[in-house]
Amino acid sequence: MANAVQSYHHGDLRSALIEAATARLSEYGVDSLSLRKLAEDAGVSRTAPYHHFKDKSALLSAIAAKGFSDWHTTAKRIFEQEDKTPQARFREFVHEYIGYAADNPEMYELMFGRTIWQNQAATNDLKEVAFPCFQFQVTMTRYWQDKGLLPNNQDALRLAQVTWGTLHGIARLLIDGIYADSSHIEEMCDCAADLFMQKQMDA
Amino acid sequence: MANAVQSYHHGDLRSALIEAATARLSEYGVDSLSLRKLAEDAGVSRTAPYHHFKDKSALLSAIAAKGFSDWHTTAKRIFEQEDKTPQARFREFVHEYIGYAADNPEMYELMFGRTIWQNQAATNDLKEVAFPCFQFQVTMTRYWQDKGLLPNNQDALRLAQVTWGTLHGIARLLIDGIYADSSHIEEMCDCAADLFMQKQMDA
DNA sequence: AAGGCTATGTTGACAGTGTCAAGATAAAAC
DNA sequence: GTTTTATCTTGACACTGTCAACATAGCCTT
Repeated sequence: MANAVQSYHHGDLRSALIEAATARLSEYGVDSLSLRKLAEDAGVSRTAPYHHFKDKSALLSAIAAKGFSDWHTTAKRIFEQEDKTPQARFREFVHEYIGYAADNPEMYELMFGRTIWQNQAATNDLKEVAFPCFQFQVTMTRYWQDKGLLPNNQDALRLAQVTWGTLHGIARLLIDGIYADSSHIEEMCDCAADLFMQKQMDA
Repeated sequence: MANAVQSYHHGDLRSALIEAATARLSEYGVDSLSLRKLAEDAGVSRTAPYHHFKDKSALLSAIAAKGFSDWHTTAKRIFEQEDKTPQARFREFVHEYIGYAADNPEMYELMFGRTIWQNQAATNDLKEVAFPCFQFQVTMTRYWQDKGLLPNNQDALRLAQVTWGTLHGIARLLIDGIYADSSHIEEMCDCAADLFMQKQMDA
């Protein structure tokens, strides 16, 4: 079947590579992703991918972009639940964020790892998807400040960096297995949420 | 000179390797660390390091262990300043933590990165140094809870994980250049410190 | 002091990697 | 129908970690 369809030109190698990479990513991890294996998965030669991606980093960026897009959608869905109180949504957001990271450790590692961000290696395509995702964090933070959930005496950007940093840090400690056990995820999330909202809770 | 001293047996290859690795680490980053280059730096053949380290990961673990040891010392020094208020010490700790990460990004990346922690790759030697360092974070947290600086209604371990997670997350966002600029380090630190101590400040 | 043990060093080899250069093929454009 | 262009191919290079087999030299025991 695969051979029947396959001619000299693959047809949609770009998509095939991303698909193969995503599959390999979640199963074997970002470190064991090799262009050569991916090319083999897609049934092409080792260097064929270079006609679709500048280098390995560009391919990884493309996958990460998909991840950011997906997460942005999820975040918006949680944030825009009109039927729930801001407080409930905030708490849900915290749990969902850590949950996403814990459920997709390799994807999270890729999205927020140094592999694609260091040395200004990030593609423009990636930035165009990731930055709005970051920006949304600020939007939510400002909203929660307005609703009196988060301290109002802090700059929204700064506060967003800190709250997000907290989630990011917990996620990474969990993923890397440092000093945090996955069996305590829920408790850690609640602790973090309580900490942020501490003044506002017992008014 | 180097040749004069050098005989068939190096003398202290283990130390020489760690020294060379530490130097290369801070200059070129953890990703460009290769056993072969380190061996060349030390003036021995490619496989000589294997008589002192089981594999590359073990060498990296040894370097990281030194980093943990150093940081633990610094943390204790800050924490045990009797002449300063607990609040001042807490704030100083936050700034120093982020400062250490920002000043030694590659070392921080190595110490807390997945390279040496994933797949239970961590050496026993590393664990023996790192775990007390983690544990000290809990000790400090409990102290600050007792002094009324941090919320007392939270489990000390959980709270330590969250506060440390915050510092860790901010550090990583900074190091990886994601959504945080190094010019805002001080403001972010203050924002984080304020957030943790918010209820206690305006009593 | 002689001989053997062991720690430490060596070269050779292998499988794997990303990436460039040069040539082959087919589809699209003129 | 011819030429351009996108795509795919093989060949090659430099680099990596790691294993096996062998060499050296310092230490320990007799």
